[in-house]
Amino acid sequence: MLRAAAEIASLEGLDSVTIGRLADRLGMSKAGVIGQFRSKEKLQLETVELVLDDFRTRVWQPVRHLGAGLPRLSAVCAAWVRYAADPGYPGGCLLTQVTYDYDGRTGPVHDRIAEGRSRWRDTLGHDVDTAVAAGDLPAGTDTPQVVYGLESLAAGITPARLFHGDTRTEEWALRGMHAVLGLPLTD
Amino acid sequence: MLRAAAEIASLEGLDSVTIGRLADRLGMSKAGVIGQFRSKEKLQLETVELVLDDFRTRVWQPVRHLGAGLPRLSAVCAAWVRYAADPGYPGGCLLTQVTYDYDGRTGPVHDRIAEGRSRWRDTLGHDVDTAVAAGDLPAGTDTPQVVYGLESLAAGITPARLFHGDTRTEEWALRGMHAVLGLPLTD
DNA sequence: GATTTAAGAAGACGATCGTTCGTATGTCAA
DNA sequence: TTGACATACGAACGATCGTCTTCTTAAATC
Repeated sequence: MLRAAAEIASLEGLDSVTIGRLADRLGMSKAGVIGQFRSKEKLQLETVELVLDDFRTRVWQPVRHLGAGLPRLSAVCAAWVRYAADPGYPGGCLLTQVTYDYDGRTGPVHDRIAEGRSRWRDTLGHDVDTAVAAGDLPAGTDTPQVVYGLESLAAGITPARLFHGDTRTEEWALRGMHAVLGLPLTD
Repeated sequence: MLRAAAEIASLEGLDSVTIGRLADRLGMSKAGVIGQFRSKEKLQLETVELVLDDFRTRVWQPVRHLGAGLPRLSAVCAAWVRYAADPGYPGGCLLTQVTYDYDGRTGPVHDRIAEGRSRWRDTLGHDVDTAVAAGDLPAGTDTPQVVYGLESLAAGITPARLFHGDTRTEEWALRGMHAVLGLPLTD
């Protein structure tokens, strides 16, 4: 059910996830749909929750066991761009979608996305700091700037793929991330 | 009139630019609004046209007289991030907004944005190639990858500012661009 | 087996959507 | 002065929006 909502949202935005459309798609009545969520806003919030869980499962979970610092940071970046390039939603990465869709709005959906982003920034920043302390990243590294670079380069994948059919976005994003991190291009 | 449409769109997305809301905001009737555009899709297309013009005027126009290559490219990046950080719309850069809003859709609006993006990519790529030929950028520079990096780092400004209140986004984006270009951090 | 509980269907509500019609008010050209 | 033309109005249309109430049905609990 939330899966269907996420598919519609990835293609046309979270606003287009309508009670009626969702009911039609699932062969249910509108009352049956809204009965599960109580309101459209709750449906939107649960959809955001789904995609945040999905992101954690596919990007963070596989690498969290690695040691903090550059090893885990590199693995995170690889998993991240792979996820963004093949998110499992028909309309591209839904997390990117809702991020840019709700950045200018107010309300619970905006706030939930902001919170998820902040936590992700902290996670990344922690590994950056650890890598700097370990000498794996340059001493003068500006952590917020690097984190900004990583998230921007990951978010660029979806429009590049959908507007221009780019197939090398994973490589482009990853090389950009290496540059932003101040790492030599070893590969 | 289109200005009002752009303001609503920057805050809540191009879909939320409703004939009725636009009419209310302008103190007009719905028929008066739609009479100028014939359909909502034309209204959306003209809004996209407005923001593309705006982008050209504020980002490209001031630097186009400069010599091709790195000098102009650097100036473009500076104007670009300044525009993204202060676009003149209440809900952040409208070009970024519609880009991520319509990347997963089909239809004339999607196609118009894709065309605008492609032309901008060509413009950037041309200056990158010229800079490489002049020896101002590394010989092995991968032009599409660099262009991808520039556009991603520019697009990251809006969510960073609106979600987290970041005030150093211009600096972050610009430094990231330098890194992606393979330039030393001279400033 | 009787009773409670939850899920979903059916239908209606007021609101708003995009669009079309007919009409009134201009503004220019002939 | 008259006609053509554009602009914007009020009103209405069918459709869809989110939400609510009522009813049926099935599962779970005692």
